[in-house]
Amino acid sequence: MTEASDAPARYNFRTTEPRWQQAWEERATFRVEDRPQSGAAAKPKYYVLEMFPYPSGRIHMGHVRNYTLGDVVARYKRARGFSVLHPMGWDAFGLPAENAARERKTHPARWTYDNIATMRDELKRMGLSLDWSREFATCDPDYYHQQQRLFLDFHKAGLVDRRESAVNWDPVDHTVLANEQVIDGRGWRSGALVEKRRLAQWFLRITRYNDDLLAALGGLDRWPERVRLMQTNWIGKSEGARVRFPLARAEGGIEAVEVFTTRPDTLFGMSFIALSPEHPLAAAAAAQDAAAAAFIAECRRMGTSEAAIEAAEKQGYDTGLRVAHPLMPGREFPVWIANFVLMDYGTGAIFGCPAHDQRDLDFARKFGLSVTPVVLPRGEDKARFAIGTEAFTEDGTLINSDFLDGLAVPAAKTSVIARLEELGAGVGVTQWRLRDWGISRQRYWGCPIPMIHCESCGVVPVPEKDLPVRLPEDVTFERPGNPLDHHPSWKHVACPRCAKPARRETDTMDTFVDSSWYFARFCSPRHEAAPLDRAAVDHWMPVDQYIGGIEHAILHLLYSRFFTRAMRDTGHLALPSGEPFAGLFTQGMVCHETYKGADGRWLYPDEVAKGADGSTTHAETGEAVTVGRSEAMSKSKRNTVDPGRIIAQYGADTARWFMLSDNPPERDMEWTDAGAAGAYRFTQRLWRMVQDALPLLPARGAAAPGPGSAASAAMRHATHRTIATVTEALESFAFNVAVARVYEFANATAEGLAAARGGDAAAGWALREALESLCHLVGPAMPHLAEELWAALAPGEGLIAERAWPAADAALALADSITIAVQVGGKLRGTISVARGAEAATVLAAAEAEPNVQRAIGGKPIRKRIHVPGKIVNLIV
RNA sequence: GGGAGCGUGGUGGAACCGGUAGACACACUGGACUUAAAAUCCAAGGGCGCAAGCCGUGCGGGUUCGAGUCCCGCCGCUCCUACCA
Repeated sequence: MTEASDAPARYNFRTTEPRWQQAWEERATFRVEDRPQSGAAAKPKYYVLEMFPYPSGRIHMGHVRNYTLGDVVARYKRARGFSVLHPMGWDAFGLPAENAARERKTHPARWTYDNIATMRDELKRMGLSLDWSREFATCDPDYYHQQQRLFLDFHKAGLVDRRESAVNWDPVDHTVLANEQVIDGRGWRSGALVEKRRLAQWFLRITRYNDDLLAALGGLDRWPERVRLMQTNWIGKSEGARVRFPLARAEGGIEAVEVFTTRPDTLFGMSFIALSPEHPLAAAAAAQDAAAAAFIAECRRMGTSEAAIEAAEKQGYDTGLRVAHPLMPGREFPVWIANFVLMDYGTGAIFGCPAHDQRDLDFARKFGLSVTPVVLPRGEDKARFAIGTEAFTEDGTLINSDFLDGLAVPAAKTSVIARLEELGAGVGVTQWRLRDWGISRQRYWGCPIPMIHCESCGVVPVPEKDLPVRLPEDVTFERPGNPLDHHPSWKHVACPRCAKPARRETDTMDTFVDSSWYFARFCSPRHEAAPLDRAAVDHWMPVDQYIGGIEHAILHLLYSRFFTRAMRDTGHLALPSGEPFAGLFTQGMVCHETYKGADGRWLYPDEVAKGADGSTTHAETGEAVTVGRSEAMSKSKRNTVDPGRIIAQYGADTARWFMLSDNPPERDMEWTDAGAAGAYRFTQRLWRMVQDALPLLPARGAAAPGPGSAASAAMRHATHRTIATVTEALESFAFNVAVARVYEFANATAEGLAAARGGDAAAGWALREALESLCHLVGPAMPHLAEELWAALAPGEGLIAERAWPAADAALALADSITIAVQVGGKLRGTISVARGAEAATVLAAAEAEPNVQRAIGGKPIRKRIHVPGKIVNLIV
């Protein structure tokens, strides 16, 4: 045992963590240049980015997890010799600031920048390897100035459109919502039922990139499969035909109905036409028919209610109108109005072929409409084939279909489209689900759209010299609606073209615009001449590793993919792939148990006391508490844990270590206080181990003493094997596995320490190598502790954050002897230890000699010997 | 309805390309140290069995010398999405 020293017996993170944070800052360790460097500074680039936070007030555990994961990647890649860009900023426009303004009478800017200051402090306490010199907020005039420039460039390139359209109007927030922001008919923020209104709106023409946005998903091999799938579905490409059915008799001036179908091959199996209740022809019919009008009114009433959609009862009304069939002269079919036909997909009308579409079949059976099979399943007899309650939707052979008879479905599609085009009755088309992106928001706290409306000149862009269009500061939030519109003077300007009085656009941009290019701006955040500095953005983009929540799988990521294409096509960057994020990782949520008091109120974890007997009670009142399942931390369920408190109690390294240790990062994790306490004990253990080892270690860089010992060989083997396995785990995002390997290594190091204490000089030498390696291996996860230990082991040798990752010696990483499992008849009967690379005969002999194996063989003859070198022996008797 | 993911000890989870299932951690238990507690250290632990052994990765089959891993058929849970023609 070493003598009791004066050194403090415990690691003090409270003084240590700020000290190293200061050291990194003073040395600008994480600073990188905008433009590529030459000479010694020229390293390969690596851009790590986590989704930037909305400055809501305080950071939460989701942020801690997100930024810990990113920081591990950033620090690891830096150690691997990359020049790492790792910036941070604020997604700072948005409605909550206006709500706060209304509730607390603070200006949105004041509220936002105060929150940013608080959250910046909290993030800095986490010890993240960020280049803070690049920080910006999207509400900075410098940023939205550049965004207005981009908008005008997009406008010039024909990527911006203003048109009247039916919009989703949120009656609570008094704003328009994108389709993506309407969830189950309700506003994504307010939860209010969304109304349809017609308004002039600004659109970004994302649909121009339909094909590329879809096709390029195939090349994103470092994206999660399910995100690509979600985007594929969202873009929603379907190929088919538009077919025109002339009405037997015009109604309200309408002479024909056009439908979109993906199954033009089944046209000969037609039974009816179904119109959306919102279809113009439905309205025309209703004008003549009170019952039709009543049916439409009923659909509209049902339409919005979620329960009705869930019930999904198919309703229809026969208008009495008839259409002719372009391919079947003389035949006529009824025109129905049906509640399940959507006006905003395809043409708002369908043709029904019940035999080969389940929904059409349900409808036909309910209303007694004809069912004619036109596709015969393979191996079926035409005479006997009939449709019961199940439609046949697969490939087969066409029947009852004139010139299509005998063809398979794909060939029939091609053939029928050709015929329709010949007759002028239809045309082959590709239909997309994706719409243009409506970005107009009737809000104050967003980027002003730099346009001016003039009575005589129409819509005029704000000239470059007048940018930025700044938000006025003197606004009030008393009235509902848009404060920019209420402002007494802001919107009144002279027309840039004719100088007559004109009116500013008072809409601001959807905040998703702000986050669609921030990652590119980070490459040259202070560039003033243009939104992006080409030399910088072409060097750093794309983002090599993007990390964030799955909740942005569609909107943010799709909009960003559109923006990089639009920026490329307007000359702002090169980016041949068009893809902003080469690698994407979506982390799971942070969960916690939920607690309910006797009165049914949710309780914070702090309010709950757990007894030694497993009982759960209220910490103050002692009343019984019901423990609910673990769910994602949320304010409403009060199952939140404040990261600030955890960091104050245990330190940032502990919080970071626990975040990584418990489960795979893509899965939801459970935050437990016991787990955090366990991580804290480990930080103390590592520190203590180094303190205990210091007096036993040879000088740094000393040559290995003479012949090794068994203990030193074991120690060195553990060191090099751990370097190899931790490296591998970090490369594959298996951070929990990396943590487990470090724990194993710590256990092995404790044995090395015991040997060194026993006077084994070789073990002492190996122990130094082990501890120095350990500093590197835990560095990405526990950067402060790593620096502290490194400074103790190698005083005056700089920062671990600036040193290269250790290399594993492959020969040492392999063990000299290996344990082989011996099975008899496939059942494990014993293990033997053999030298690595031993001859098969030697191994088999040893296996058969093992006593337990002998007993299992029981003298029976061995029929077959299976030997997998280095793994297993299986003897069949 | 459609799609994706997941089912392994008390808990979170390991397990390369089919080769010793349960690494590592948390919790619990016993012991040491202490006046005591905390901290720390040591030890044991999938289930059944005194033991040899048997059974064990949601359930049922299959392939294989050998299956958590591959194939077929079910069950359960979670998330996403939805009258998309």
